[in-house]
Amino acid sequence: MTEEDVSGMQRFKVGELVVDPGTPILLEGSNSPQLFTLLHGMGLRYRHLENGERQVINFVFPGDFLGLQAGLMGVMGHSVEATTKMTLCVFDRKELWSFIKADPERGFELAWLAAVEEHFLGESLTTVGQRTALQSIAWMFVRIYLRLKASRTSIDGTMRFPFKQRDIADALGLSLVHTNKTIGILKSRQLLGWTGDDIQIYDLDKLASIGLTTLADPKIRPIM
Amino acid sequence: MTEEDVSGMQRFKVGELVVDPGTPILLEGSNSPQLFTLLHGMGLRYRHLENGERQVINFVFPGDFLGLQAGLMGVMGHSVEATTKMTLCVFDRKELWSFIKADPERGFELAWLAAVEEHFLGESLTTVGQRTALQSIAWMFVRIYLRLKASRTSIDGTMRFPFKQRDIADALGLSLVHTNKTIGILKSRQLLGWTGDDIQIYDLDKLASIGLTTLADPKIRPIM
DNA sequence: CGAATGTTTGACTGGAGTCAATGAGGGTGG
DNA sequence: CCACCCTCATTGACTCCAGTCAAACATTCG
Repeated sequence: MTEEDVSGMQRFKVGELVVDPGTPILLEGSNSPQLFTLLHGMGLRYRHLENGERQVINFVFPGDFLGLQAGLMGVMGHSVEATTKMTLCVFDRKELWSFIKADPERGFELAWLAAVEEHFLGESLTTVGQRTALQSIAWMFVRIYLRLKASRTSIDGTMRFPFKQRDIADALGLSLVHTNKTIGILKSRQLLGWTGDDIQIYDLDKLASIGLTTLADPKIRPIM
Repeated sequence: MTEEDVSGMQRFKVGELVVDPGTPILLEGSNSPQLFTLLHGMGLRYRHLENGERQVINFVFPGDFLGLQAGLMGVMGHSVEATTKMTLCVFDRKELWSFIKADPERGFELAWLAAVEEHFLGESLTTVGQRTALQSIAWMFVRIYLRLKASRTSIDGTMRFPFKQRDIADALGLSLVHTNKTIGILKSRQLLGWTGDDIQIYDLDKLASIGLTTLADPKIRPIM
Protein backbone atom coordinates (compact mmCIF):
# COMPACT_ATOMS: atom_id res chain seq x y z
CA MET A 1 0.00 0.00 0.00
CA THR A 2 1.14 3.51 -0.72
CA GLU A 3 1.06 6.25 1.88
CA GLU A 4 -1.91 7.71 0.12
CA ASP A 5 -3.72 4.43 0.59
CA VAL A 6 -2.92 4.38 4.23
CA SER A 7 -4.16 7.87 4.80
CA GLY A 8 -7.29 6.93 2.88
CA MET A 9 -7.68 3.95 5.14
CA GLN A 10 -7.27 6.13 8.16
CA ARG A 11 -10.10 8.35 7.08
CA PHE A 12 -12.22 5.29 6.45
CA LYS A 13 -11.34 3.89 9.83
CA VAL A 14 -13.71 4.84 12.59
CA GLY A 15 -11.93 3.40 15.55
CA GLU A 16 -10.91 0.28 17.34
CA LEU A 17 -13.09 -2.19 19.14
CA VAL A 18 -12.16 -4.72 21.77
CA VAL A 19 -14.59 -7.51 22.54
CA ASP A 20 -14.68 -10.39 24.97
CA PRO A 21 -14.77 -14.07 24.05
CA GLY A 22 -18.20 -15.18 22.93
CA THR A 23 -19.28 -11.78 21.68
CA PRO A 24 -21.24 -11.82 18.42
CA ILE A 25 -19.64 -9.43 15.92
CA LEU A 26 -21.95 -9.78 12.96
CA LEU A 27 -25.27 -11.55 12.59
CA GLU A 28 -26.52 -13.64 9.71
CA GLY A 29 -29.30 -11.81 7.89
CA SER A 30 -28.42 -8.47 9.39
CA ASN A 31 -26.93 -5.44 7.72
CA SER A 32 -24.20 -4.16 9.94
CA PRO A 33 -23.41 -0.46 9.72
CA GLN A 34 -19.82 -1.40 10.39
CA LEU A 35 -17.11 -3.46 8.80
CA PHE A 36 -14.05 -4.79 10.55
CA THR A 37 -10.54 -5.96 10.13
CA LEU A 38 -9.41 -8.35 12.78
CA LEU A 39 -6.22 -7.08 14.36
CA HIS A 40 -5.84 -9.51 17.20
CA GLY A 41 -7.64 -12.61 18.41
CA MET A 42 -9.57 -15.40 16.73
CA GLY A 43 -13.17 -16.23 15.98
CA LEU A 44 -15.66 -18.16 13.91
CA ARG A 45 -17.96 -17.60 11.00
CA TYR A 46 -21.02 -19.82 11.06
CA ARG A 47 -24.56 -20.33 9.85
CA HIS A 48 -27.47 -21.98 11.59
CA LEU A 49 -29.95 -24.36 10.01
CA GLU A 50 -33.59 -24.11 10.94
CA ASN A 51 -33.31 -27.27 12.99
CA GLY A 52 -30.56 -25.74 15.07
CA GLU A 53 -27.59 -27.44 13.47
CA ARG A 54 -24.59 -25.19 13.11
CA GLN A 55 -22.17 -25.08 10.21
CA VAL A 56 -18.90 -23.38 10.90
CA ILE A 57 -18.02 -21.65 7.62
CA ASN A 58 -14.44 -21.05 8.63
CA PHE A 59 -12.11 -19.85 11.30
CA VAL A 60 -11.28 -16.17 11.55
CA PHE A 61 -7.69 -15.09 12.07
CA PRO A 62 -5.87 -11.77 12.39
CA GLY A 63 -5.88 -9.90 9.11
CA ASP A 64 -9.27 -11.21 8.05
CA PHE A 65 -11.83 -8.73 6.83
CA LEU A 66 -15.29 -9.10 8.35
CA GLY A 67 -18.58 -7.89 6.96
CA LEU A 68 -17.76 -7.85 3.29
CA GLN A 69 -21.09 -9.42 2.40
CA ALA A 70 -23.03 -6.86 4.36
CA GLY A 71 -20.95 -4.12 2.84
CA LEU A 72 -21.55 -5.28 -0.69
CA MET A 73 -24.87 -7.10 -0.68
CA GLY A 74 -26.51 -5.48 2.29
CA VAL A 75 -26.94 -8.74 4.16
CA MET A 76 -24.63 -11.08 5.97
CA GLY A 77 -24.77 -14.67 4.85
CA HIS A 78 -23.29 -15.87 8.09
CA SER A 79 -22.63 -14.77 11.64
CA VAL A 80 -19.24 -13.95 13.10
CA GLU A 81 -18.38 -14.50 16.72
CA ALA A 82 -15.31 -13.88 18.83
CA THR A 83 -13.75 -17.00 20.28
CA THR A 84 -10.98 -15.22 22.13
CA LYS A 85 -10.75 -11.63 23.15
CA MET A 86 -10.55 -9.64 19.93
CA THR A 87 -9.25 -6.30 18.79
CA LEU A 88 -10.98 -5.02 15.69
CA CYS A 89 -10.35 -2.12 13.39
CA VAL A 90 -13.75 -0.58 12.70
CA PHE A 91 -14.85 0.95 9.41
CA ASP A 92 -18.00 2.73 8.47
CA ARG A 93 -20.11 0.92 5.93
CA LYS A 94 -21.48 4.21 4.62
CA GLU A 95 -17.98 5.26 3.71
CA LEU A 96 -17.26 2.12 1.74
CA TRP A 97 -18.53 3.55 -1.50
CA SER A 98 -16.61 6.80 -1.24
CA PHE A 99 -13.60 4.79 -0.22
CA ILE A 100 -13.76 2.79 -3.42
CA LYS A 101 -14.54 5.81 -5.54
CA ALA A 102 -11.43 7.56 -4.28
CA ASP A 103 -9.28 4.91 -5.88
CA PRO A 104 -10.53 2.25 -8.28
CA GLU A 105 -7.82 -0.09 -7.13
CA ARG A 106 -9.61 -0.43 -3.83
CA GLY A 107 -12.65 -1.86 -5.54
CA PHE A 108 -10.33 -4.31 -7.17
CA GLU A 109 -8.81 -5.27 -3.84
CA LEU A 110 -12.22 -5.68 -2.31
CA ALA A 111 -13.19 -8.00 -5.14
CA TRP A 112 -9.94 -9.82 -4.59
CA LEU A 113 -10.75 -10.34 -0.94
CA ALA A 114 -14.12 -11.76 -1.84
CA ALA A 115 -12.57 -14.01 -4.48
CA VAL A 116 -10.07 -15.36 -1.98
CA GLU A 117 -12.89 -16.16 0.42
CA GLU A 118 -14.74 -17.87 -2.37
CA HIS A 119 -11.67 -19.91 -3.13
CA PHE A 120 -11.35 -21.12 0.43
CA LEU A 121 -15.01 -21.95 0.63
CA GLY A 122 -14.69 -24.06 -2.48
CA GLU A 123 -11.91 -25.98 -0.82
CA SER A 124 -13.96 -26.48 2.32
CA LEU A 125 -16.95 -27.62 0.34
CA THR A 126 -14.79 -30.20 -1.37
CA THR A 127 -13.52 -31.38 1.98
CA VAL A 128 -16.88 -31.74 3.62
CA GLY A 129 -18.34 -33.35 0.54
CA GLN A 130 -15.58 -35.73 -0.49
CA ARG A 131 -13.03 -36.35 2.23
CA THR A 132 -13.38 -38.96 4.95
CA ALA A 133 -13.31 -37.86 8.57
CA LEU A 134 -9.59 -38.62 8.91
CA GLN A 135 -8.75 -36.85 5.67
CA SER A 136 -10.89 -33.87 6.60
CA ILE A 137 -9.30 -33.35 9.95
CA ALA A 138 -5.77 -33.76 8.66
CA TRP A 139 -6.58 -31.33 5.85
CA MET A 140 -8.01 -28.79 8.24
CA PHE A 141 -4.97 -28.72 10.51
CA VAL A 142 -2.68 -28.34 7.52
CA ARG A 143 -4.78 -25.50 6.13
CA ILE A 144 -4.90 -23.65 9.42
CA TYR A 145 -1.24 -24.17 10.09
CA LEU A 146 -0.28 -22.79 6.70
CA ARG A 147 -2.61 -19.85 7.18
CA LEU A 148 -1.11 -18.97 10.52
CA LYS A 149 2.41 -19.58 9.35
CA ALA A 150 1.84 -17.18 6.47
CA SER A 151 0.96 -14.46 8.94
CA ARG A 152 3.86 -15.44 11.17
CA THR A 153 1.53 -16.36 13.97
CA SER A 154 2.88 -19.87 14.35
CA ILE A 155 6.32 -20.71 15.63
CA ASP A 156 8.15 -23.76 14.39
CA GLY A 157 5.32 -26.23 14.31
CA THR A 158 3.29 -24.80 17.14
CA MET A 159 0.22 -22.64 16.80
CA ARG A 160 -2.36 -21.09 19.01
CA PHE A 161 -5.70 -22.77 18.57
CA PRO A 162 -8.37 -21.56 21.03
CA PHE A 163 -11.21 -23.52 19.43
CA LYS A 164 -13.03 -26.56 20.76
CA GLN A 165 -13.55 -29.95 19.18
CA ARG A 166 -17.19 -28.97 18.83
CA ASP A 167 -16.10 -26.18 16.47
CA ILE A 168 -14.04 -28.52 14.34
CA ALA A 169 -16.92 -30.98 14.21
CA ASP A 170 -19.30 -28.26 13.06
CA ALA A 171 -16.81 -27.04 10.49
CA LEU A 172 -16.33 -30.46 8.94
CA GLY A 173 -19.88 -31.73 9.23
CA LEU A 174 -18.89 -34.47 11.67
CA SER A 175 -20.27 -35.46 15.04
CA LEU A 176 -18.41 -34.39 18.13
CA VAL A 177 -17.68 -37.94 19.19
CA HIS A 178 -16.37 -39.03 15.85
CA THR A 179 -14.28 -35.89 15.60
CA ASN A 180 -12.75 -36.62 18.98
CA LYS A 181 -11.89 -40.19 18.08
CA THR A 182 -10.45 -39.17 14.75
CA ILE A 183 -8.25 -36.50 16.28
CA GLY A 184 -7.20 -39.21 18.70
CA ILE A 185 -5.91 -41.26 15.79
CA LEU A 186 -3.72 -38.41 14.57
CA LYS A 187 -2.42 -37.84 18.06
CA SER A 188 -1.66 -41.51 18.61
CA ARG A 189 0.24 -41.56 15.33
CA GLN A 190 2.42 -38.74 16.62
CA LEU A 191 1.39 -36.43 13.79
CA LEU A 192 0.20 -33.67 16.07
CA GLY A 193 -0.20 -32.70 19.68
CA TRP A 194 -2.87 -30.63 21.38
CA THR A 195 -2.23 -29.17 24.80
CA GLY A 196 -4.60 -26.56 26.10
CA ASP A 197 -4.95 -23.88 23.46
CA ASP A 198 -1.84 -24.89 21.59
CA ILE A 199 -1.43 -27.34 18.78
CA GLN A 200 1.87 -28.83 17.71
CA ILE A 201 2.29 -30.06 14.18
CA TYR A 202 4.79 -32.88 14.36
CA ASP A 203 4.63 -34.14 10.80
CA LEU A 204 3.21 -31.68 8.31
CA ASP A 205 4.06 -33.76 5.27
CA LYS A 206 2.35 -36.82 6.65
CA LEU A 207 -0.71 -34.81 7.58
CA ALA A 208 -0.85 -33.24 4.13
CA SER A 209 -0.56 -36.66 2.60
CA ILE A 210 -3.40 -38.04 4.70
CA GLY A 211 -5.46 -34.96 3.97
CA LEU A 212 -5.00 -35.36 0.23
CA THR A 213 -3.60 -31.90 -0.08
CA THR A 214 -0.46 -30.26 -1.36
CA LEU A 215 1.66 -27.79 0.52
CA ALA A 216 1.51 -25.12 -2.16
CA ASP A 217 2.25 -21.56 -1.20
CA PRO A 218 -0.68 -20.16 0.70
CA LYS A 219 -2.25 -17.25 -1.10
CA ILE A 220 -1.12 -13.82 -0.10
CA ARG A 221 -3.83 -12.04 1.81
CA PRO A 222 -4.34 -8.38 1.17
CA ILE A 223 -4.88 -6.66 4.48
CA MET A 224 -7.31 -3.81 4.64
CA MET B 1 -26.55 -0.14 -16.35
CA THR B 2 -26.24 3.18 -18.08
CA GLU B 3 -25.48 3.47 -21.78
CA GLU B 4 -21.99 4.43 -20.90
CA ASP B 5 -21.61 1.21 -19.01
CA VAL B 6 -22.87 -0.77 -21.93
CA SER B 7 -20.50 0.85 -24.35
CA GLY B 8 -17.71 0.20 -21.87
CA MET B 9 -18.78 -3.41 -21.73
CA GLN B 10 -18.76 -3.59 -25.49
CA ARG B 11 -15.18 -2.47 -25.65
CA PHE B 12 -14.30 -4.98 -22.99
CA LYS B 13 -16.09 -7.69 -24.90
CA VAL B 14 -13.95 -9.63 -27.31
CA GLY B 15 -16.53 -11.81 -28.97
CA GLU B 16 -18.84 -14.72 -28.57
CA LEU B 17 -18.01 -18.34 -28.17
CA VAL B 18 -20.16 -21.37 -28.78
CA VAL B 19 -19.06 -24.69 -27.34
CA ASP B 20 -20.40 -28.22 -27.44
CA PRO B 21 -21.55 -30.23 -24.44
CA GLY B 22 -18.65 -31.60 -22.43
CA THR B 23 -16.23 -28.87 -23.39
CA PRO B 24 -13.99 -27.60 -20.59
CA ILE B 25 -14.24 -23.81 -20.33
CA LEU B 26 -11.83 -23.09 -17.50
CA LEU B 27 -9.38 -25.32 -15.69
CA GLU B 28 -8.63 -25.46 -11.99
CA GLY B 29 -5.16 -24.11 -11.34
CA SER B 30 -4.92 -22.39 -14.68
CA ASN B 31 -4.93 -18.70 -15.42
CA SER B 32 -7.27 -18.17 -18.31
CA PRO B 33 -6.60 -15.16 -20.53
CA GLN B 34 -10.34 -14.89 -20.94
CA LEU B 35 -13.38 -14.35 -18.80
CA PHE B 36 -16.92 -15.20 -19.76
CA THR B 37 -20.52 -14.44 -19.19
CA LEU B 38 -22.81 -17.33 -19.93
CA LEU B 39 -25.48 -16.22 -22.36
CA HIS B 40 -27.11 -19.53 -23.11
CA GLY B 41 -26.77 -23.10 -21.92
CA MET B 42 -25.80 -24.70 -18.64
CA GLY B 43 -22.71 -26.15 -17.06
CA LEU B 44 -20.86 -27.15 -13.92
CA ARG B 45 -18.14 -25.81 -11.69
CA TYR B 46 -16.15 -28.52 -9.97
CA ARG B 47 -12.92 -29.46 -8.23
CA HIS B 48 -11.09 -32.75 -8.18
CA LEU B 49 -9.50 -34.33 -5.14
CA GLU B 50 -6.17 -36.10 -5.53
CA ASN B 51 -7.89 -39.44 -5.20
CA GLY B 52 -10.11 -38.65 -8.16
CA GLU B 53 -13.26 -37.72 -6.25
CA ARG B 54 -15.15 -34.85 -7.78
CA GLN B 55 -16.93 -32.08 -5.90
CA VAL B 56 -19.41 -30.11 -7.94
CA ILE B 57 -19.12 -26.58 -6.58
CA ASN B 58 -22.33 -25.45 -8.20
CA PHE B 59 -24.39 -25.39 -11.34
CA VAL B 60 -23.82 -22.68 -13.91
CA PHE B 61 -26.79 -20.93 -15.47
CA PRO B 62 -27.29 -18.13 -17.99
CA GLY B 63 -26.13 -14.82 -16.61
CA ASP B 64 -23.35 -16.33 -14.52
CA PHE B 65 -19.90 -14.82 -14.75
CA LEU B 66 -17.09 -17.30 -15.25
CA GLY B 67 -13.44 -16.83 -14.45
CA LEU B 68 -13.66 -14.21 -11.74
CA GLN B 69 -11.06 -16.00 -9.64
CA ALA B 70 -8.59 -16.15 -12.48
CA GLY B 71 -9.28 -12.53 -13.27
CA LEU B 72 -8.67 -11.40 -9.72
CA MET B 73 -6.31 -13.91 -8.17
CA GLY B 74 -4.60 -15.22 -11.25
CA VAL B 75 -5.67 -18.80 -10.64
CA MET B 76 -8.92 -20.67 -10.92
CA GLY B 77 -9.97 -22.52 -7.81
CA HIS B 78 -12.20 -24.81 -9.79
CA SER B 79 -12.89 -25.99 -13.32
CA VAL B 80 -15.90 -25.07 -15.41
CA GLU B 81 -17.38 -27.35 -18.00
CA ALA B 82 -20.26 -27.09 -20.44
CA THR B 83 -23.06 -29.57 -19.84
CA THR B 84 -25.20 -28.44 -22.75
CA LYS B 85 -24.22 -26.47 -25.79
CA MET B 86 -23.22 -23.05 -24.54
CA THR B 87 -23.01 -19.54 -25.88
CA LEU B 88 -20.53 -17.38 -24.03
CA CYS B 89 -19.72 -13.71 -24.11
CA VAL B 90 -15.92 -13.49 -24.06
CA PHE B 91 -13.90 -10.80 -22.30
CA ASP B 92 -10.22 -10.16 -22.24
CA ARG B 93 -8.61 -10.64 -18.87
CA LYS B 94 -5.95 -8.08 -19.69
CA GLU B 95 -8.61 -5.44 -20.08
CA LEU B 96 -10.18 -6.15 -16.72
CA TRP B 97 -8.05 -3.66 -14.90
CA SER B 98 -8.62 -0.83 -17.36
CA PHE B 99 -12.28 -1.72 -17.31
CA ILE B 100 -12.43 -1.19 -13.58
CA LYS B 101 -10.32 1.92 -13.69
CA ALA B 102 -12.68 3.52 -16.16
CA ASP B 103 -15.42 3.46 -13.57
CA PRO B 104 -14.93 2.62 -9.90
CA GLU B 105 -18.44 1.30 -9.73
CA ARG B 106 -17.36 -1.62 -11.84
CA GLY B 107 -14.88 -2.72 -9.23
CA PHE B 108 -17.71 -2.56 -6.77
CA GLU B 109 -19.91 -4.69 -8.98
CA LEU B 110 -17.16 -7.21 -9.45
CA ALA B 111 -16.74 -7.45 -5.71
CA TRP B 112 -20.48 -7.82 -5.45
CA LEU B 113 -20.43 -10.74 -7.86
CA ALA B 114 -17.75 -12.43 -5.84
CA ALA B 115 -19.65 -11.80 -2.62
CA VAL B 116 -22.79 -13.34 -4.06
CA GLU B 117 -20.82 -16.42 -5.05
CA GLU B 118 -19.37 -16.58 -1.58
CA HIS B 119 -22.85 -16.38 -0.15
CA PHE B 120 -24.08 -19.31 -2.20
CA LEU B 121 -21.04 -21.36 -1.36
CA GLY B 122 -21.70 -20.79 2.31
CA GLU B 123 -25.19 -22.12 1.83
CA SER B 124 -23.92 -25.14 -0.02
CA LEU B 125 -21.34 -25.83 2.63
CA THR B 126 -24.05 -25.78 5.24
CA THR B 127 -26.11 -28.17 3.20
CA VAL B 128 -23.37 -30.68 2.61
CA GLY B 129 -22.22 -30.44 6.19
CA GLN B 130 -25.49 -30.45 8.08
CA ARG B 131 -28.44 -31.60 6.02
CA THR B 132 -29.45 -35.22 5.56
CA ALA B 133 -29.61 -36.64 2.06
CA LEU B 134 -33.35 -36.02 1.76
CA GLN B 135 -33.02 -32.48 3.07
CA SER B 136 -30.08 -31.77 0.80
CA ILE B 137 -31.80 -32.89 -2.34
CA ALA B 138 -35.02 -31.06 -1.54
CA TRP B 139 -32.98 -27.96 -0.78
CA MET B 140 -31.07 -28.18 -4.01
CA PHE B 141 -34.13 -28.42 -6.20
CA VAL B 142 -35.68 -25.47 -4.43
CA ARG B 143 -32.53 -23.41 -4.84
CA ILE B 144 -32.17 -24.20 -8.51
CA TYR B 145 -35.82 -23.62 -9.18
CA LEU B 146 -35.73 -20.21 -7.54
CA ARG B 147 -32.56 -19.33 -9.41
CA LEU B 148 -34.07 -20.21 -12.75
CA LYS B 149 -37.37 -18.62 -11.92
CA ALA B 150 -35.57 -15.39 -11.10
CA SER B 151 -34.07 -15.36 -14.57
CA ARG B 152 -37.40 -16.32 -16.12
CA THR B 153 -36.00 -19.58 -17.39
CA SER B 154 -38.60 -21.72 -15.69
CA ILE B 155 -42.24 -21.82 -16.63
CA ASP B 156 -44.89 -22.50 -14.01
CA GLY B 157 -43.20 -25.23 -12.07
CA THR B 158 -41.18 -26.72 -14.88
CA MET B 159 -37.50 -26.13 -15.52
CA ARG B 160 -34.86 -27.39 -17.86
CA PHE B 161 -32.34 -29.54 -16.02
CA PRO B 162 -29.80 -31.20 -18.32
CA PHE B 163 -27.70 -32.62 -15.50
CA LYS B 164 -27.33 -36.23 -14.40
CA GLN B 165 -27.90 -37.79 -11.02
CA ARG B 166 -24.13 -38.24 -10.86
CA ASP B 167 -23.78 -34.44 -10.91
CA ILE B 168 -26.25 -34.01 -8.09
CA ALA B 169 -24.50 -36.70 -6.08
CA ASP B 170 -21.14 -34.98 -6.55
CA ALA B 171 -22.63 -31.62 -5.64
CA LEU B 172 -24.12 -32.87 -2.38
CA GLY B 173 -21.38 -35.24 -1.36
CA LEU B 174 -23.64 -38.28 -1.69
CA SER B 175 -23.19 -41.56 -3.48
CA LEU B 176 -24.94 -42.03 -6.80
CA VAL B 177 -27.05 -44.89 -5.54
CA HIS B 178 -28.21 -43.10 -2.45
CA THR B 179 -28.94 -39.99 -4.48
CA ASN B 180 -31.08 -42.00 -6.83
CA LYS B 181 -33.07 -43.61 -4.05
CA THR B 182 -33.56 -40.31 -2.29
CA ILE B 183 -34.81 -38.59 -5.43
CA GLY B 184 -37.11 -41.58 -5.77
CA ILE B 185 -38.65 -40.73 -2.42
CA LEU B 186 -39.43 -37.17 -3.53
CA LYS B 187 -40.91 -38.45 -6.76
CA SER B 188 -43.05 -41.06 -5.01
CA ARG B 189 -44.35 -38.37 -2.70
CA GLN B 190 -45.49 -36.40 -5.74
CA LEU B 191 -43.30 -33.44 -4.83
CA LEU B 192 -41.49 -33.35 -8.13
CA GLY B 193 -41.27 -35.07 -11.48
CA TRP B 194 -38.30 -35.65 -13.74
CA THR B 195 -38.81 -36.52 -17.38
CA GLY B 196 -35.81 -36.41 -19.67
CA ASP B 197 -34.14 -33.04 -19.24
CA ASP B 198 -37.13 -31.44 -17.58
CA ILE B 199 -38.03 -31.24 -13.93
CA GLN B 200 -41.46 -30.40 -12.63
CA ILE B 201 -41.80 -28.91 -9.19
CA TYR B 202 -45.17 -30.06 -7.92
CA ASP B 203 -45.01 -28.79 -4.37
CA LEU B 204 -42.45 -26.08 -3.77
CA ASP B 205 -43.59 -25.33 -0.24
CA LYS B 206 -43.34 -28.93 0.81
CA LEU B 207 -39.91 -29.25 -0.74
CA ALA B 208 -38.73 -26.09 0.97
CA SER B 209 -40.05 -27.42 4.23
CA ILE B 210 -38.25 -30.72 3.84
CA GLY B 211 -35.09 -28.91 2.78
CA LEU B 212 -35.16 -26.71 5.87
CA THR B 213 -35.11 -23.59 3.78
CA THR B 214 -37.22 -20.50 3.34
CA LEU B 215 -38.51 -19.15 0.08
CA ALA B 216 -37.03 -15.70 0.52
CA ASP B 217 -36.55 -13.53 -2.51
CA PRO B 218 -33.62 -14.82 -4.47
CA LYS B 219 -30.83 -12.31 -4.66
CA ILE B 220 -30.69 -10.12 -7.68
CA ARG B 221 -27.79 -11.07 -9.87
CA PRO B 222 -25.87 -8.33 -11.58
CA ILE B 223 -25.17 -9.35 -15.13
CA MET B 224 -21.89 -8.38 -16.68
C1' DC C 1 -16.97 -28.40 47.03
C1' DG C 2 -20.45 -28.45 43.49
C1' DA C 3 -21.41 -26.74 38.88
C1' DA C 4 -20.18 -26.00 34.25
C1' DT C 5 -17.62 -26.94 30.31
C1' DG C 6 -15.01 -29.78 27.48
C1' DT C 7 -12.62 -34.32 26.49
C1' DT C 8 -12.60 -39.41 26.25
C1' DT C 9 -14.44 -44.04 25.89
C1' DG C 10 -17.45 -47.84 25.02
C1' DA C 11 -21.61 -49.93 23.16
C1' DC C 12 -24.91 -49.81 19.85
C1' DT C 13 -27.49 -47.93 15.83
C1' DG C 14 -28.36 -46.30 11.41
C1' DG C 15 -27.83 -43.47 7.39
C1' DA C 16 -25.25 -43.62 3.56
C1' DG C 17 -21.76 -46.25 0.81
C1' DT C 18 -20.46 -50.26 -2.02
C1' DC C 19 -21.24 -54.04 -5.01
C1' DA C 20 -23.72 -56.00 -8.47
C1' DA C 21 -27.32 -56.84 -11.57
C1' DT C 22 -31.28 -55.38 -14.26
C1' DG C 23 -33.83 -51.91 -16.95
C1' DA C 24 -34.53 -48.33 -20.23
C1' DG C 25 -33.40 -45.35 -24.05
C1' DG C 26 -30.53 -43.65 -27.77
C1' DG C 27 -27.26 -44.18 -31.32
C1' DT C 28 -25.20 -46.82 -35.01
C1' DG C 29 -23.34 -49.91 -38.17
C1' DG C 30 -24.06 -54.17 -40.63
C1' DC D 1 -34.52 -53.17 -39.29
C1' DC D 2 -32.45 -54.88 -35.52
C1' DA D 3 -28.63 -56.61 -32.79
C1' DC D 4 -25.13 -54.43 -30.15
C1' DC D 5 -23.29 -50.99 -27.34
C1' DC D 6 -23.08 -47.21 -24.38
C1' DT D 7 -24.87 -44.19 -20.96
C1' DC D 8 -27.75 -43.43 -17.33
C1' DA D 9 -31.56 -44.77 -14.04
C1' DT D 10 -33.17 -48.19 -10.82
C1' DT D 11 -33.17 -52.03 -7.34
C1' DG D 12 -31.73 -55.26 -3.93
C1' DA D 13 -28.40 -57.12 -0.70
C1' DC D 14 -24.93 -56.28 2.27
C1' DT D 15 -21.29 -53.45 4.63
C1' DC D 16 -19.31 -49.80 7.19
C1' DC D 17 -18.23 -45.20 8.43
C1' DA D 18 -20.01 -42.02 11.19
C1' DG D 19 -23.91 -40.78 14.39
C1' DT D 20 -26.23 -41.40 18.81
C1' DC D 21 -26.53 -42.50 23.54
C1' DA D 22 -24.54 -42.57 27.81
C1' DA D 23 -21.23 -42.48 31.26
C1' DA D 24 -16.74 -41.47 33.08
C1' DC D 25 -12.93 -38.12 33.42
C1' DA D 26 -10.54 -33.75 33.58
C1' DT D 27 -10.30 -28.65 34.40
C1' DT D 28 -11.66 -24.55 35.69
C1' DC D 29 -14.08 -21.45 38.59
C1' DG D 30 -17.11 -18.98 41.88
